[in-house]
Amino acid sequence: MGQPAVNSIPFAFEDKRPRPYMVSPAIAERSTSNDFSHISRRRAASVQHFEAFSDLSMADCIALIAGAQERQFGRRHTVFLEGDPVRHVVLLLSGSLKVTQLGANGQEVILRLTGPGDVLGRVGRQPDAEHFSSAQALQPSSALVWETQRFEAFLERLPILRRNMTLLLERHLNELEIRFREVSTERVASRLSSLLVRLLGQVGRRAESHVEIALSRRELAQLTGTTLFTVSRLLCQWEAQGIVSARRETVLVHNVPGLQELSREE
Amino acid sequence: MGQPAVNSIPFAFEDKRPRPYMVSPAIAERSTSNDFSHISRRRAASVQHFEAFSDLSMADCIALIAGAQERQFGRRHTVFLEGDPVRHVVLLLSGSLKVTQLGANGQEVILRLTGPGDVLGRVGRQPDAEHFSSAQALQPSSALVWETQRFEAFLERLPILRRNMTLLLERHLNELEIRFREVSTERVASRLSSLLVRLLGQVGRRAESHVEIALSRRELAQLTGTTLFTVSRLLCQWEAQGIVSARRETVLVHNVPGLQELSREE
DNA sequence: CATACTCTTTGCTCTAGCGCAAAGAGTATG
DNA sequence: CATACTCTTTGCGCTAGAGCAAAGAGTATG
Repeated sequence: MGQPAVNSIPFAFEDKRPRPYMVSPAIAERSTSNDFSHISRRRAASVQHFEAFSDLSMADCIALIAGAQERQFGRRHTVFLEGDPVRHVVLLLSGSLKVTQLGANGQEVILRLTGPGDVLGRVGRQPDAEHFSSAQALQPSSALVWETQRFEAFLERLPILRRNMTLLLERHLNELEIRFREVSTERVASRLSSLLVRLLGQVGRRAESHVEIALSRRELAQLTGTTLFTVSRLLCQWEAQGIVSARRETVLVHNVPGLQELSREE
Repeated sequence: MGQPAVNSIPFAFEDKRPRPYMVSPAIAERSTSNDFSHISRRRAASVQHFEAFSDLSMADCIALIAGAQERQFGRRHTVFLEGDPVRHVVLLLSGSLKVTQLGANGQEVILRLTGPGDVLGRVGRQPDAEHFSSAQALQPSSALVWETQRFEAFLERLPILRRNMTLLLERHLNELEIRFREVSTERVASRLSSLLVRLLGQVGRRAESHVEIALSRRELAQLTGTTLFTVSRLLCQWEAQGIVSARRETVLVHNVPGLQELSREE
């Protein structure tokens, strides 16, 4: 697999050692040297492929990027917490995050996983809004970060950008609708196998004979609305059938048609 | 309660007798007589309060309405079906609809209920898109209907309209996120009572001493991810406690704090 | 007004899967 | 290298709630 498609998540580099959270100086604040302009143009070209930026002119992309800070998030780094005021809009460049919500009883669910090209952060009107969910890095990740206000100025100026955001939002809604239907009507085995199939293209890292999904039992449970025990039991069963291999914080998928078959059963 | 707030849904009129589905002639096609222009202006004024149209000029509202057809949907009328090509954008003026999705095993879930001011219909780019859900009228309802293409032209021309659509979409996503968390982490009693509390303001019709929620046991089950049996049993229990009254296709809520208490328990 | 619906209640059974506990397995940290 | 984690597996018991069936209650239709 060469250049990743727009919607798929490229294989993130593995780096278990948490890195220092270095924040590059805000690009916008710098003086516009020739050198910088060159870098910015290169970055714009790479970012232009993301759905959020599609149909934007190179000039607009460069302006957008110039208004952003690039940030790195180490594994497990918390990007924002439920209840925090919404101050930033985040465009993930590499890696992946989980977006979670905490229940009354302290249980956590994962609302979605985000990969490169995904955007986080409400763009509502009220400036005192709170985040309704938390976001945490699953892998070392990099992102472009705008202050909400500044990003909203771009939205006003670039209707195409707004349209792209709407389309992203629509996709998130459609995905959650499917998961809501599944958790309401299907049993755990079916939900979990469908989930794994979907995750293959989203967070799967391809190896020789299998695809690796780097999520713990607990996280898989939080994605499917069940417990880590039940996930563990199912994965062990499926491992005995040769469909997957259960590793620490990871599932190796060997037999995709087998998984799809499982999700159809009963 | 006088003029409804932008985000709240006014109590829908009750009319059990299904009306004939009369479709008024497309307003846009008519010649612009003085009389008509007056009607259009009045309608625009009433529609301007909806979130979808907020911050739009009267002139823009009138243009929008001129591009729409007004339609009436009788109770149980199917507005569109999952799998149908997306041809229209629908703005509900009065009444309410349920948006449903069918599972593999034939089970149906309700993704959301829509009230006056809500908008239905994907505004994606591909013109051959299919509906991912069905919509059916719960009560006699009226709506403004645009052809997708025509509405998209308005979206291009009126960035504020696009912003409003995005905000609506964001609210739908947030609401579904909450329901997804609930169905994943809470038990039925808690989910059902929270649901009823939320529905009070959405589809509740106020009477002397109670608020009436006109949904069947099955529909309540499809909203909470359970069975009509379990819903029935819970409502009977709560009826014995004087919190609600269980009627045919209706629940009368007498004691709202009591309901809220139920949703907190355990 | 009788018939045929659909919606609801309620009793009974049964099981998917939750929730502990305790042991095993990897992974960091001093 | 030993200690302390965290993550995972697995056994066991238990119950919330699904899934019938059958009767009751409202509502339409001829």
